[in-house]
Amino acid sequence: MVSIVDVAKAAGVSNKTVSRVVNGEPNVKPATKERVQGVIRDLGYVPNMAARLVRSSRSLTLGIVTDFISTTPYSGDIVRGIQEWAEENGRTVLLANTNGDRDKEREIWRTFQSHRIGGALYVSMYHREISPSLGDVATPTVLVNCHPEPANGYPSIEPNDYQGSHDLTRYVLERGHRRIGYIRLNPKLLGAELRLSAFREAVREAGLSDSDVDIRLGMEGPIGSETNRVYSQAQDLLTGSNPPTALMCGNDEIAFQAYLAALGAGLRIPEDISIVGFDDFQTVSLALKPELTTAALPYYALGYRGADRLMRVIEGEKLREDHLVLECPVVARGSCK
Amino acid sequence: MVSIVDVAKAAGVSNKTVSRVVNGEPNVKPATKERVQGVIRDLGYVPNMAARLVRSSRSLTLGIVTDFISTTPYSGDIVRGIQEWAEENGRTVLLANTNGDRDKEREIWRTFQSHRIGGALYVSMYHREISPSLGDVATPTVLVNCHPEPANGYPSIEPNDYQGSHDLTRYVLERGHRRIGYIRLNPKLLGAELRLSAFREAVREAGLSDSDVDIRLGMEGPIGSETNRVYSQAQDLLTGSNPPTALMCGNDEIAFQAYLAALGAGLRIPEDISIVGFDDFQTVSLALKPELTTAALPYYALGYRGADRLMRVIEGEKLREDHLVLECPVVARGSCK
DNA sequence: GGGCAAAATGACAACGTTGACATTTTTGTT
DNA sequence: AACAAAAATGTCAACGTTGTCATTTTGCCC
Repeated sequence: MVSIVDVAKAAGVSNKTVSRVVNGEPNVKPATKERVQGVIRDLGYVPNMAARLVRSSRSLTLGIVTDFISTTPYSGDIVRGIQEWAEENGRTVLLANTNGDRDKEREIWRTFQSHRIGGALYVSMYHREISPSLGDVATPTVLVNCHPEPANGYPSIEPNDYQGSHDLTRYVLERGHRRIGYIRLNPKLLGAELRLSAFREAVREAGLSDSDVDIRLGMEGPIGSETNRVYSQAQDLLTGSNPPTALMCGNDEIAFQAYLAALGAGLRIPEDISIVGFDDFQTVSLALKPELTTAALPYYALGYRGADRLMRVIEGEKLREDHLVLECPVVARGSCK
Repeated sequence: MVSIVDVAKAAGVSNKTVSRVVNGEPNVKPATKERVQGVIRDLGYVPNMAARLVRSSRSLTLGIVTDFISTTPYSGDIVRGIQEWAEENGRTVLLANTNGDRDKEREIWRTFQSHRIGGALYVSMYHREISPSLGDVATPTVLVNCHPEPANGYPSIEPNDYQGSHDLTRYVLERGHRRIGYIRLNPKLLGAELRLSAFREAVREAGLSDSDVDIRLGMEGPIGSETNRVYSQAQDLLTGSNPPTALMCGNDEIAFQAYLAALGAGLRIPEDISIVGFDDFQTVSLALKPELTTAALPYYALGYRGADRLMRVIEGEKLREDHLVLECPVVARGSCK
């Protein structure tokens, strides 16, 4: 492969002069610069990032550690946000997946360390509190879609599930609904609990009594292999003697099954029953007819801004706040009357 | 950071001896080996892959180029297959996304070249014929979920849409259906055309006449911003004077909307109408009630076996065949009577 | 005990860059 | 024309590994 030495010889200058041209350093005579650039083009020289790293210890590579990809494959959006930031900022991305395995994770951190990456984003596929297994690896790290256990000081960026659910509940209440069903996500999910808490708080603030709300558990068991009772709970809710006029779902996939239950029971959405979701998983929310009213998890922004935060950490900047929380805006579509 | 020189000094041996221990080379006295390993542990030494690459020109890094992630985010599964192979084979993965932009793609290949990666997988998010923009980059490359234009000699691995659709159609026919609707994917998709061709061939083989099949166009326009007519076409098909008894859909997302149309029309699945999809996008196929009968695209296997093929190409092995095609098995669930 | 071969270990330079500093050339001012 | 400063370019060693070959040590056989 063509090296800087080859270019220097062909251009009649020193290696250092070629390096200056490649790196855009100042004080290179324009004629020399053009001659060197011509040779680079002719010989097809591409700098060796490994050699550069060995000499300067400056890495332009970031690592992404993902835990596992759940059945709602949002990792695409978080990872895409990171990638787009990386591309805009001249960074390359190493990707590794732990599949939730601690030993694998430790191995991944070691591999990243052996690549001397500049920093890493630890991306959780669902909102939770974690403790990454960096061991004594000192890679600058930002947690995405999760936050650290109290003993750990990693900066993080996560969604505001509580605010989103609270706003969405108020949206439903403001439309006049007074009998509301709620099908909850697996309680093991932090986001699930936040969303439910916000729902409870909002209906309490609106003066609804316990008999006005009907909360059902839709998913339970170990994450990744949950028991799904959504469909049957939705059927039960909708065909009761005093059914709700609005059904709030822990996420869009739950809403999806609620739709099937409603339609199967001959109900019209939103005439007979309003249904709302959470997360704005567009594969579902836009495919449903009518389109789903929901609160949007800012996945892309979590990735993009998480990467930006990592850059600041790598550069030694003191972050204004360690834990950033991004809002989940209500997206009003046709499913809520 | 701790280097091999530090370890050598602390262990009282030469750099080369430490290198022998780290790399598991033979002819190292057991006592020496243990002493060196102890020092490595104590000092927390992690080899520098960059230095290793500079000296030996042997890379353990693979690149993944993805074009863009469509609204059915299967990239997770293809990429996961690649990642799992990489992890099992001690490889690290660089990931870059072109978003379908030729200039971005050229830049990605250059970046990969600057990292001196061993090889790359070019992953298309939908089945198609392509010509990657490697320029004169000579990186060993395998195409995944696509095949090369005739002028290009890249090995590839892709799904057998025709076989899957043919088998699925026969499955439907074998269940006695004789009036069959078909809602097709965007004709711009190679997979869409293959699936439709197979459907036509299978119904012709079964002796059905043109009046027995009703083919509708569900999606059209530029990929990524298609016009979606699935729901209305499904409604039209299902509420006609002589509706089909089975509805075949170009993919699972089309099946999803077909379900909504059927349920909205008061039809029971599969009693009143059988519905089948294609690709086994489990976010949809398992969430539908009853669960969807479909043909499964082998995304994970495309990734995993694509990576394995790349390894053989990198190692200079002559592949038995340049273009591998993986079957799409029928997955019989409850939606087809 | 000596000699020879195998095992174990070390020396050295090389890979491709770049930081630090030196040297040469050019330009401007007196 | 001379001198000083700025611009341009070059020299050299260093980063952290490993391939190649040399040297030393050990073990076995006669």
